[in-house]
Amino acid sequence: MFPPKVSAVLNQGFVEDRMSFCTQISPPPHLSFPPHGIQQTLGGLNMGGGVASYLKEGLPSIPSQYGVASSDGGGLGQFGASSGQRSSNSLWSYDEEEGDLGNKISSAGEDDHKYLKNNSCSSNKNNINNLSVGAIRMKKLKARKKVREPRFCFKTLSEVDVLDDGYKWRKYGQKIVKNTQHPRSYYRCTESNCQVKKRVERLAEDPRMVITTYEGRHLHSPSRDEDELRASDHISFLW
DNA sequence: CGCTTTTGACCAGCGC
DNA sequence: GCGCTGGTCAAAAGCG
Repeated sequence: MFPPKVSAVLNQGFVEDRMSFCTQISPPPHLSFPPHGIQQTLGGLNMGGGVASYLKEGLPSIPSQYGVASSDGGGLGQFGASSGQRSSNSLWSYDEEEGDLGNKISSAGEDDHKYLKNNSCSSNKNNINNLSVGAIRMKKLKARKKVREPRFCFKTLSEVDVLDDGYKWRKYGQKIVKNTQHPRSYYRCTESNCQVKKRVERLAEDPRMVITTYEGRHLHSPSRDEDELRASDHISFLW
């Protein structure tokens, strides 16, 4: 059921003093997504330094009228594709301007990752001896910092932190973010070869609101059963 | 036993 | 150049 199809009304606006820019979505009244959510806000939410930096990158590509950028698969378009219903109302993605360069760097980073994984637990240990662990790690870190996958975030009124979007996630980190009493959690898609990540945090001004930021695109279908997905479709907030 | 979560450490980027 | 902050890693612990 997630990602939903875009059929919402977009309202550009500034929301709260810490949000430098925000694109709000008013879901159709007969639909609800996420399951526990009532309100959503799409676009770049300035949640302190982290998301703010993405905003700075993404804003130039946001059309002035709606704050929504066309995207060739980035942003929500990716999710529409993954659910078999690619939306024409793709939301803006942060990183269109990086283009090929970003992709190349990204590929390099992924190769490094595979390289590390393959060598750390296989018989192919000769190669890893050629590079020190520290050097490999440095290379990996450099790569990961340059990568800017398409991202979008939304705000949800929810009591649970992790919204069920149909994909399986593994938590790989948690961080206390400055000026917030709630930690930010980092998740990675458990599907092999899928590099999608998401961050989950609560709004400092309103702890009932959950900010979810997705990064990257799924290369697979949601892990939930098709039947279950179909069953949940009618209660989903479709995009 | 395998998978997931927790958590401290590490590093790069950024602002001053 | 230095300090701060966000993002990630990886070992240990927890859980089913």
